[in-house]
Amino acid sequence: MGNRGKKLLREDYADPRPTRVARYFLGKFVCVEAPDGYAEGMITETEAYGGPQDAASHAFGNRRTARTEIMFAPGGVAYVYLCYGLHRLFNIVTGPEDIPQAVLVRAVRITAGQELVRRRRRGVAEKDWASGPGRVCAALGIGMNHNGHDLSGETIWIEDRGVVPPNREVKRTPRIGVDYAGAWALKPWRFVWEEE
DNA sequence: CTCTCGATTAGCT
DNA sequence: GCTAATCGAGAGA
Repeated sequence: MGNRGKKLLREDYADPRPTRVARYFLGKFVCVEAPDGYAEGMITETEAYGGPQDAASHAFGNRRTARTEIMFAPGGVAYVYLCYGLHRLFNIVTGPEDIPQAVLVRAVRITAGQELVRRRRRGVAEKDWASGPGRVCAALGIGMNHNGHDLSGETIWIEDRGVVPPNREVKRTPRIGVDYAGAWALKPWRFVWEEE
């Protein structure tokens, strides 16, 4: 399944500018081969988290702990963590080694594996299947087992199929749920593709 | 060890 | 609009 486009490789994750990569991932496809089947979705919303100065980032001030360590890896691996004790959130680690940087995938549109996702998201309207960072993981079957996983492997990967959202359809807003970050919470580091 | 709180969601008022 | 759910990371003693 999948592989209908170009699988992103290490160099595609290397951009050291957080907002540039966050914008870049809009229109890319997250593909997941899970024990219960294959599903994929096109990314429609992202947030940038980057650099030791970013007070909203888990790695603020170069804080290296068991959880944040993966953010210091070279771009191209998954950072998955448990939020509010309930929800898993999927990030794409980006940039060079030792500079903690990641892009949070906040929403995708399911483009394959609809029957599987319908089962995983039983009772949920299709438009809400993956509209939110916790929902993305629920729909695509992303779990803590994917944390630290190489994104150019055969389990979870990202494809470029030539979809590039036009600038006029991409909105920038402050990031969600980071009020604790003071002035950094105001930076327009969230990217939303609103297709017309 | 204890305590606090979170890059959210679903369900209810 | 409000809030319970649910638990581990991180900080401090």
